[in-house]
Amino acid sequence: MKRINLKELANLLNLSTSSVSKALRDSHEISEETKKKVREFAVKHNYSPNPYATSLRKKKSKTIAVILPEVADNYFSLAINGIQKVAEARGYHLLIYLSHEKYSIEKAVLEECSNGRVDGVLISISSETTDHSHLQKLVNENIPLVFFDRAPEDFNASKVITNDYDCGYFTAMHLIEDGCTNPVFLSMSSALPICHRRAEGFKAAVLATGIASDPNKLVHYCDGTEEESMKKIQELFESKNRPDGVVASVERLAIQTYMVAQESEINIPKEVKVIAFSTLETAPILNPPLSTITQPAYDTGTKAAELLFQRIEKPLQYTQPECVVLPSIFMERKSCIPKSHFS
Amino acid sequence: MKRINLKELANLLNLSTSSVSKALRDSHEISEETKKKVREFAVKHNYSPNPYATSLRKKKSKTIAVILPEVADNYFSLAINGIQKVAEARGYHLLIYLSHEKYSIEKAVLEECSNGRVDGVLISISSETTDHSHLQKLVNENIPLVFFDRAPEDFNASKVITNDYDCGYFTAMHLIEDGCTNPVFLSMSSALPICHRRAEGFKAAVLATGIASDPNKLVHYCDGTEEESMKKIQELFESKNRPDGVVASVERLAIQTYMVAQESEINIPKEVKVIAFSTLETAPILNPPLSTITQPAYDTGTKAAELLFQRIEKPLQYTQPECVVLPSIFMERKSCIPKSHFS
DNA sequence: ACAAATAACGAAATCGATTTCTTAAATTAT
DNA sequence: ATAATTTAAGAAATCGATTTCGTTATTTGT
Repeated sequence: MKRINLKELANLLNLSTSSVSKALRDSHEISEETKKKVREFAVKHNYSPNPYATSLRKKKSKTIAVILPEVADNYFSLAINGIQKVAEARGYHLLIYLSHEKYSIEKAVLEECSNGRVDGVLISISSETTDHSHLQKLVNENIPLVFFDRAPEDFNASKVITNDYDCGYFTAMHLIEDGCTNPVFLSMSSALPICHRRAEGFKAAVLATGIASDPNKLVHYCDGTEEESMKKIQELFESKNRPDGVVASVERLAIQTYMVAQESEINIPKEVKVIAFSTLETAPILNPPLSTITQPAYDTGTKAAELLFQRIEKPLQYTQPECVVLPSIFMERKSCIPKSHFS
Repeated sequence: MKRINLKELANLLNLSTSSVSKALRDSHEISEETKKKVREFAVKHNYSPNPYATSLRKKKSKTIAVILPEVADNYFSLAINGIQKVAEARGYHLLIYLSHEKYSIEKAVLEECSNGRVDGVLISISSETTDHSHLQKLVNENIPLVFFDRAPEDFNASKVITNDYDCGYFTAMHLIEDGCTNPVFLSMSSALPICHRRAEGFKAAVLATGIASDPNKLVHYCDGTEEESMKKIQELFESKNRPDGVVASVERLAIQTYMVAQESEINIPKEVKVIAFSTLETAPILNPPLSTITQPAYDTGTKAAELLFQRIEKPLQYTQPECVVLPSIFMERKSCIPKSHFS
């Protein structure tokens, strides 16, 4: 069975391609009678227009690109769900690209996005990204671009983020109120704005309470491979002044902290209290249940997609970049209960 | 800054579009000197061909569709990673569609795939899918199709699956050896072949040992919403002959089993032992650590993608459907240790 | 009743590339 | 020195739709 195209359809109907095309798009130039005939015939022959021919002519692809650092993180899975929902409702297609946290890949992918393949781009930048020229290039070519979650600090484009600084501040305060005197923050990258903002909030809180022995040792960077990162946490836990509170800036670091604690038989929360920025579904059934700053992943996805589609479909109406801040929520669980509550 | 196209490039170079096109594709019809000039000029002006014009002409989109039931499940995230790696290496683009476990959506998406938008399709079918006409339609239109993980039983196409029956058998045997006398299997759908095969293996093992009081109560179906499913597990745990062993056929059911047990203060593994088909990263740090049948998600993704690309790029060479079975591996953890091992 | 307007359709241009078919000049062969 | 071949390039067709611009009939207006 071969697919039928417009020309063949027109021949079989003894009409011109233009008339058939117009009939299918319900043009007033075609009589109701003819339209009906054409529509029925098209359905019968299972006709559907070639999307690339249409894209070429209309200069619209009805496709957007979603560029993520990775897809294994629960946060991004949930965000994709949100994006997909909005895209599907509007009849858009989703191209997914993974940067694997590499600037070079991110750059190459963005090049691919500026040749008309997509009508817009949703992106969460890689942890390596500090230079923004590749992003600026896209903006210069007038392709709508919206950041979600991970957005550059100093780039003038729409974004949907969460209240990172405040949450960072909150986590430190909470740990300190629970009795921690030596809390640390595990960051995955000094370059990554979200980690940076969370860390800044954290530091501000610790410094405000005046309990910090060495302000330069409040934030630890676990970049590198998974193994390197595990090792770093291990060393931290074996060091002389072992922290009694840990804030994990991303899901992966929370898991690794638990793994190390389990291996080294360090009790959470008795010896170390833990709070993680994470959307882990299994947080309540971990050992012990993990306190989380839960980011609104799904809503961030839908909101970012909505911003993007506004800019794609009404570019003249929405010219100014918009920054939406969706608050994260704290879910207190046993990994950070105060000492007085131990049973 | 406007994007430049072939025609403009040709005008600026005082050449014809055909010559420029040939030059860029390194045709022998063009002199080395001209080629060099064209290439340099193209780079300088940041030229890259419009993909849809190329697709239209070449009748190749360099794009494949990946159709998944959902993306929140860790298994699918890992599979996407594998698929993406292979696709990227070959210069293919990835369109992602979610069926949300609905047959109607799956069908609509497949319609979209048969109009030339994609060169091939990778699919894991929805739990509702029993009819295969929508799949057959695609095959009839000569679009390569490869199943991964969730494949229909009786459909003649390539697929990459795992040894579900054997693993189902194994889980039952293991629970029984650990002292369970009333193990049950939680299936998410009677229609879903992977669940069915896993359940069949499970049943066969239980029946072989002759411990089953009622062979019809070995498999419980947790379809429906998350709430309904939770309720069903809850009822099961509150029932007169509460199971002392549970096999969760998918990740979600494992999480729900843990949630219910935690709420009802039922001790795992003392009162109920649990084994789950799952690729949960957090399995080792759950309370208690969860024994899993871990499917080779990433490898399934890469293998399925490779099969698909073979069929896309060498359709004459690969005509017969191929079925690849990648074994899952059992990771024993505390959720199913025998009674004698309790400390 | 005759000009103006409308209805219904077709021819041809267009989107941006690729590819086949020509053509003119340069080179080789005899 | 003339025919045959090769080289390097351009003209035009093509992919499959959409859209602009014409072109007939037919209807409406006065």
